[in-house]
Amino acid sequence: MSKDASLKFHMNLGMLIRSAHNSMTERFVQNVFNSGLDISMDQWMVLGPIWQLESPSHKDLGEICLRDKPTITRIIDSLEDKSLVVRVSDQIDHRIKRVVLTKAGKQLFYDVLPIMEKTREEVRGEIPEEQIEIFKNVLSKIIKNLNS
Amino acid sequence: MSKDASLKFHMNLGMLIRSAHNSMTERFVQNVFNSGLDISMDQWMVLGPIWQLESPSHKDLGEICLRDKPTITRIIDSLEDKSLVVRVSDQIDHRIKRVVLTKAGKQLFYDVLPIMEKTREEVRGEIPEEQIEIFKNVLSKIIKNLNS
DNA sequence: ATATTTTAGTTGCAAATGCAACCAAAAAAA
DNA sequence: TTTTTTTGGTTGCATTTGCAACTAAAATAT
Repeated sequence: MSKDASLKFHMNLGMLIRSAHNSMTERFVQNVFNSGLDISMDQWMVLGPIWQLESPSHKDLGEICLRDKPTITRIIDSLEDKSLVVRVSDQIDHRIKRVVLTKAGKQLFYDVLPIMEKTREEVRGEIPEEQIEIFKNVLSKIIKNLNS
Repeated sequence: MSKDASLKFHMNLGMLIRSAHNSMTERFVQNVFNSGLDISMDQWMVLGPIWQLESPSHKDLGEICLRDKPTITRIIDSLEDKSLVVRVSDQIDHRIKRVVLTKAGKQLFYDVLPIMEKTREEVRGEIPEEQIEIFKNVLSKIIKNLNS
């Protein structure tokens, strides 16, 4: 057996993916910090969809953000602690909690948006658009491959 | 501001990357478990390079696996607990600890190899080779973009 | 109408991670 | 040669996860 034949692909892929992900969040957090704002990557990941969807349920958020229920609960907890969102029970289905941005939450969202934009540019660097497209495409396919 | 214009890319990218990574490790762990073997993704990530490099230092492993020092220390601890590797002080530079596979470690490596192979196939599915190449390429570029 | 199952969200706890402080050995400077 | 700095690795602690168990409400079955 040759010493690096089959070995390389899978190992590297996992390691590369983790490392890229880490670097991205790290950079985002740093950019946020440098702007004097205060929001974690996780919180931001949820804040966006809340803004987009107006008043999503935890479940909606979990599906969009691809995270499990406890994680969503806790992130919402932390956002609520900071008075960025409020939980509102659904009028008809009392199991469902809808999440709504407060004024401060909206403000923070608008403040962070350009930072996200900046981070996005830094992440992309010189990588051509069509490669990014393929990249995202492959990611989606991988996720699909593994959940069926 | 349109409700999904600039927003989508970055958010989704982070979420997709995390999700893909999670699915991959989950599948690997599951396949390993189904084969009656016992090794975590992290341990495997390190075991491979140890096998490849013969007797790498912690530092080597950290660089290859893109993980920090404490993490490597702990993974090696866990491998040592399972008697899969041993730490050997470098003869000349006594700061350096070299990691060497035991017989059991080698055996496990060979046992897990086909499982990794299988997982790799499942991850890739129908994705064409050249897209995978671009994918890995973009990952490397992103990491590079963010560490300079 | 009552009992059972499913769904939405929460909580608790054990394990993993990240950071900073730390130790020991080697290299560089004084 | 002695002191200072750097390097390789470890440890401790606070924070974050991931899982499984749990509660409450709605949907379904009896």
